[in-house]
Amino acid sequence: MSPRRRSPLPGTRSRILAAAAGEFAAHGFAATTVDRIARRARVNKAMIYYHFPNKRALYTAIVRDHFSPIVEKLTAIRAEPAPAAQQLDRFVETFVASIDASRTFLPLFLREIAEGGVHLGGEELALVAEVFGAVRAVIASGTEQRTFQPVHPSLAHFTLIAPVIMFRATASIRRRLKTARNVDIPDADSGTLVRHMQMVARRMLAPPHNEGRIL
Amino acid sequence: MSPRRRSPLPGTRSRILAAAAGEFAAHGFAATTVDRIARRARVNKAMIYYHFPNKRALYTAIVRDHFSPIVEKLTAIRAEPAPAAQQLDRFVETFVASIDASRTFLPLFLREIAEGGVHLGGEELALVAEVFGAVRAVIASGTEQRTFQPVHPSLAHFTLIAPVIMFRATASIRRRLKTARNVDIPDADSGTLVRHMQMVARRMLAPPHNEGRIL
DNA sequence: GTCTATACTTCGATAGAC
DNA sequence: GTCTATCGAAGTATAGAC
Repeated sequence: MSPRRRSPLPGTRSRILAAAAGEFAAHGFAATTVDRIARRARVNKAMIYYHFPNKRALYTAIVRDHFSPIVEKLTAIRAEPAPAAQQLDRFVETFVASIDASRTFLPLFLREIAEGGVHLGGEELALVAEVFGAVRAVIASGTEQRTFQPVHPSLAHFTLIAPVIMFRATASIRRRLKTARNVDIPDADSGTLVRHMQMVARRMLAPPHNEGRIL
Repeated sequence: MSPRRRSPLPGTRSRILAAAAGEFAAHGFAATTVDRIARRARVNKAMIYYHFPNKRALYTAIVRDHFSPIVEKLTAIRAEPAPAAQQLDRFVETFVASIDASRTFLPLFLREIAEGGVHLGGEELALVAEVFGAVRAVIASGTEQRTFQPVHPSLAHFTLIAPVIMFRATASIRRRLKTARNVDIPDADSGTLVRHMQMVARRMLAPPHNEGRIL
């Protein structure tokens, strides 16, 4: 059995996915063109339509690939045998690490929020919901044990994740501000960011008689 | 002097601006079409190019109109004769009120961040910088007087504003989550949101020996 | 699986009458 | 200031050879 001539190039499909993720992250769904994706992947445009039915399907495939593994890591923390406060520390740490591990996750995530999640189907929405549910459960258990004060569950959740998202998302703007207007909004490395958010979480949730003194 | 026939329709230009703001907020710069703006403003497409040189210029005009008044309100707080802690309370209150007062400001703001500020010129960048500078100064003065603990200035800043932005920006996603997946991520009214963020600010900045006990 | 060529559509922008 | 008509570029998607 001789190998077929014109055998598939190694990883054509994955090269398309990688190139498309880069383009969608950089320009958003509407402003990204299939031509640019093809050029960046060094693939013929028709190949993209061979592997994916259309631009939208390619996009949602990328969103799913980006969200699933991170949601899995995040929800797994709930099962760890640790007190609520430590689980939140781990949550913050994992969230920051996930964002910093990928150049495309955060832009895709943020754009999807800006779009009101219009490109998210039922499955993707469920992923988001899982994370919220897990964090909410951790906080609720801490509150029951009186190691946390009662807080608005949604507001507590966004207080934990939003600063990380916005801080990392504005990195390029801050850089332009520094070079173009000589305004310094200092950056922070992962460790500093994680410790800051853990401090905020601890203080936000400390019971009134013992604020910030949680372990 | 008889009035000219074919006198200008009242507020053609402002109707264009309003319609364009709605379209840009809802769809982003790239996905917004001039045809749709014209239809929404009940104006002929050519009129848009009579009043504005091109789509981009129309967009930046809207961004400036949206950002300037809010930046002004925010930076004015610094001049009020109140201790740092109260100035931050006012800052939070004003920021939430500004977001809730306009249906278009937040989407425009968030999209601009997602885009890395590519549509922002020197002037607009300077506006953003002013707000950061004002908040940073308030925090620094509180730290000098030992009513605040030392914190990373950028991280403190984003801890104050990011949760508000993300919480309000995700309202539509949360609504879809509720109806489509029956997952309840409860909303919060302005008062609750303001009080939560003021609480977070107070606790984040309280000195170690007196956490959260600041006035 | 891969490529060329192209059909079909939409969009930004302008010319020119009124 | 307002409208009709249209140009030219760019974009999604497909047909069909190999």
